[in-house]
Amino acid sequence: MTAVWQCQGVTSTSTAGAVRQGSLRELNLAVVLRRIAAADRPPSRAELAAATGLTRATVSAVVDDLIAGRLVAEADPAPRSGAGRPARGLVLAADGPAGLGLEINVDYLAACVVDLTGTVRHHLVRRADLRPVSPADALARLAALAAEARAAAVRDGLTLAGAALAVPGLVGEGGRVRLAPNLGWRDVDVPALLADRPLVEPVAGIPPLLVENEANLAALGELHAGPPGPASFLHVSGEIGIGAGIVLDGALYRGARGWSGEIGHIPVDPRGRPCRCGGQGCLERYAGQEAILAAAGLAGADLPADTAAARLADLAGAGDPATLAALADAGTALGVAVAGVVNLLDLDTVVLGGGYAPLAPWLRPPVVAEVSRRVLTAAWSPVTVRPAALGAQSAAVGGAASMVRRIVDQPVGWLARPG
Amino acid sequence: MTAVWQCQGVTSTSTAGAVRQGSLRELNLAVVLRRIAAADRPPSRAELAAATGLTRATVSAVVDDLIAGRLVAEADPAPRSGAGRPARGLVLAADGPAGLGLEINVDYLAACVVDLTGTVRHHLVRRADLRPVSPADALARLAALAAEARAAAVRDGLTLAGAALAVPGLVGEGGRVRLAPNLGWRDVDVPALLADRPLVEPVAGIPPLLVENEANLAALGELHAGPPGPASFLHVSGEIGIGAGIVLDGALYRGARGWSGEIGHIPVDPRGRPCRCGGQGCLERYAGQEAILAAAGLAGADLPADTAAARLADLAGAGDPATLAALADAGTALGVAVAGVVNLLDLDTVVLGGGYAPLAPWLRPPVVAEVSRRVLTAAWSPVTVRPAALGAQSAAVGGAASMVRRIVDQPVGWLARPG
DNA sequence: GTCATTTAATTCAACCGTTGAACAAATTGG
DNA sequence: CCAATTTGTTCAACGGTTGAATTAAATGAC
Repeated sequence: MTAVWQCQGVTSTSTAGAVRQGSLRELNLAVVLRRIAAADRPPSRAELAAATGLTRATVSAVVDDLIAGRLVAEADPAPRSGAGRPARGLVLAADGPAGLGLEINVDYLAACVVDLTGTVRHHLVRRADLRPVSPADALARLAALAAEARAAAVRDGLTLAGAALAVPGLVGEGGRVRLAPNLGWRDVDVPALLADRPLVEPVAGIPPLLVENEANLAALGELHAGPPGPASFLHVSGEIGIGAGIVLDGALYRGARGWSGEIGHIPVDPRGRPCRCGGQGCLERYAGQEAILAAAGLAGADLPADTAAARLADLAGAGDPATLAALADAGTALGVAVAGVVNLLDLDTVVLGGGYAPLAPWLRPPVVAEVSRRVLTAAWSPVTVRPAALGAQSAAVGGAASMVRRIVDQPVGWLARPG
Repeated sequence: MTAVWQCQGVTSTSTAGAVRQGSLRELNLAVVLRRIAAADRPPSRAELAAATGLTRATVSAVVDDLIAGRLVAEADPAPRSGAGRPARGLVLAADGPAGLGLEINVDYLAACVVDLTGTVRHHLVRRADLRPVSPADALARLAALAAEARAAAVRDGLTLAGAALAVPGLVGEGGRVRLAPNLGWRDVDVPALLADRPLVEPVAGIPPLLVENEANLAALGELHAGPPGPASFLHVSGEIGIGAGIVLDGALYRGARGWSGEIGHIPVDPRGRPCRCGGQGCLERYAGQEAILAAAGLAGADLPADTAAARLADLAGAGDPATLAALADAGTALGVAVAGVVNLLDLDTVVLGGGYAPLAPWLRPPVVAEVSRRVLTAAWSPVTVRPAALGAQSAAVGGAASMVRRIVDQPVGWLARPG
C-alpha cells in the first residue's frame, strides 16, 4: 500500500528493490535505528545484535555511524547484577534532526516541532479567521509562524529536516490542494506558493514539504503516539464533513489518488436527506457538525469548527436535552457507518478525533452500541472505541512525527549531510 | 499490511529486516526473477541490469543461478537490426515449480495446477453435495482429487511447491476454519485433518498448505490475471452472504484477524429488514442470493449457489419481469454499499465475481448508476465496474497463482532444494 | 569476403561490508 | 586477588558486487 511518505515530493532514485553493495550498510543503519526507536528501554549493542541477527562487530560499526551522525546517543550504563561488563544503553538523540508540523485550518494556524524521540519541543498556534484570506496570504502567514518555530528549534540545537502541512481538504499529486471547501480553496499549488520560503534544511530522501489531508495526519499522530508495531485503526473526525484516517498495519492508507477516508458519504439512510455530493442519506447529513448543531437548535450560529465542538460539549455537559438528543442521534448514525467499516476492514479500534474528540463522552455510547450490535465478530473480539490520545492540533503533531519517522526509516540521507 | 502469504503457516526465520551478507544474493535473485515475471516481453541480461541498477556481471551471475534452478529459461535471441551481439531473452520456466489451488464449496470440489508463467495446466472439478458430508470426509475426497492433479503435474515435469485451499467462510489462525455456515462447518482444523496426506513437495519458506477465504483467493486470482503493478480493487461475490476481497496496492488486505471483506453487513437501510448478524438493513438482506431469489419468486427452491446464479441468469435473459426487477433492486442496494466503500478506500475498480459474475449484465447498470451518483470523485475519475476476468472456480486459480507468486518473490527456498 | 562498429555477455582483480573468532575491558562474587 | 562472565572492539577472511577489460556475435559498409 502507498504509505504517506511516498505520496508526493522527492522520489528516491530507487533501483527497483535491488540490493547493491552500498545498500547493505544503508539498510542496516535503518534496521538498527528502528530497533532503538522501538525499544521500551535503551538497548545495548549486544542486545541489538541478538535482536537483528547481525554480529556484534557489525552492530558496533553501525552504531558508531549513528552516534557520529547525531541520531543516537549513549546512555550511562545501568548497574548490573552478576558478573560481566556493564552494557551501554543507546537512545535516540534529542538534539539531532526534528520534524516541523504545520496546519492551516478555518480559524487557526499551527506550527510544531517534534524531535527524534517523539517529544513535542515547540507548539505555536495563531488564531485567525482564514476564510476571507487568499491562499497566498494564508501561506505567507504560515511561513512566518514556521520561521518562528524554526528559530526556536535552532536555539535548542535541533535541525529541522522535513515539514508536513495539514490542510482540511483533498490533496492531489505534488501537494496541490484540489479542494478545501471550508477554506474556500480550489486547486491551490501550495509547494509553489511556498517555494521561495525554505522552511527546513535540505536532506536527501526527505521531501522539504509534504502536504496532506488533516484527517490523515491526525491518524498518523495517533499511530506514532501509540505503542510500536503494526496497528490498524480508523480515526474519525467530524467537522462540516466527516473524514477518516485509515491506518492499516502500521501505515496510513491513502488510496489510489490520495482521497481515501471519505466516510461522510457512506449512506446511513438511502432515502434520507439530500447531500451535497449528489447522493442522499449520507452520514455527514446526520453526524456532521452542521447536522448536530441544527438538531441542537444552533443552526446558523456560524461558529468556527472547534468553537462549535466546544460549545456543543458545554451544552451537553450542562445537560441540555436538545444537545444530548442531537449527539445521541449523531452517535447512532456514526455507529451504523463505523460498524460497516469495521466489518469491511476487520479493524479492532476506532478513534474519535478532530471535532469528535471533545464530544467523545456523548458520542461513544451510541457508537459502541451500534458496533456491538452490527459487527459480526464483536462478541468474540470487542472493538475499542476511544477518544484521540493527542489533543488539539493533532494533525500538526502527526505531520511532524511522520517527518521524523522518515529519518528513522531512512537515515542515510541525514548521515550524508556535511558537518 | 499483512499480505495473504503472511497470515499463517511457516514463518520465515526473519532477522527483523537486517541485511546479512547472504541476504544480498537472496534479495537480488528475487528482484531479477520478479522483473522477468513482470516483463511484457523476454528481457535480456543487459536490460535487467539497466532496470535494476545492478551491474551486468551481477545480473549474469544471478541469472546463472536462476537457470540452474529451473526457474528461468533462455529464449532464442530475437533478430536484431543494426550491429551488435543479439540478446538472449529470458522467460519464466514452464517446467519448474507450480502451485496447487484447491477449493471446497457447497456443491463441488476443485483442484487446479498453475505454473510459474501463470498458465492453468490442469483444472479438475468434481460435483458433489458436500453439506451432509463431515469435514473429515470432504477433506479426504479433496485430497484424492489433489493427488490426481499432482500426478498430472508430475507427468508434465512440474513440481508442486505449495497448495492453497479456498473455503466459503472465516479462516483464523493456523488455517482453522472458524465458521463456514454454508458447509455447516465450525472450528475445523483443516491442516490437522490433511496432515497425513502431503499434497505438495516441501519447499523452505513456502507453507505446505494455506487455507483462505474464497473471496480473498478469488480477488488474488483477479489480481494475478491483471497487468503487473500495484492494483487496487474491490472484488465482490454474492452467495447467501456477500463477501469482498479487498486488494490494496497489489496485495490482499486481510485485516487484523483475517476477517476483512464483510461487505454484506454494511447497512443500506438502518431501519430495514432484520439480519442474522443482529443488525438490520444489511446489504445481504437486499442483494444476497436468498434475497434475490425471494424477490424473483424463487424462495425455497433450495438451489446450490452457482446453480441458483445460473437459473437467475437464464430467467433474466428470458426477460422475466420479476427476476429483472429483483436484480435491479439488488444492484441498487449493492451500488449504495459499494459507493460507500469506494469513497472510503478511494478505489477505482469494482469487480463483480463469484455468484455475481453471471449476473453482471443486470447488476452492473444500477451499480454504476449509484456509484456515479454517490462517489465524490466519480465525475473526475470514473470508477470501473466490471465482471470478473476469471471464470469458474477463480478461487482455486487465485490460490494456485498466489503460491506460485511466493516462489517468485522468495526463490531461495526453491533453489536450496536438492537436485 | 573482409573488417570496422556496435551491443551483449563473460571474466577478473579490487573493493565494501559482514563475519566468526580472538582479544580487551569492566564488572561481580567467591 | 582472581576466576568467571558479559560487553565491546579488533582482525583476517569471506561473499558478493563492482568497474573495467575481454570475448562473443551480430550488422553493414566497402
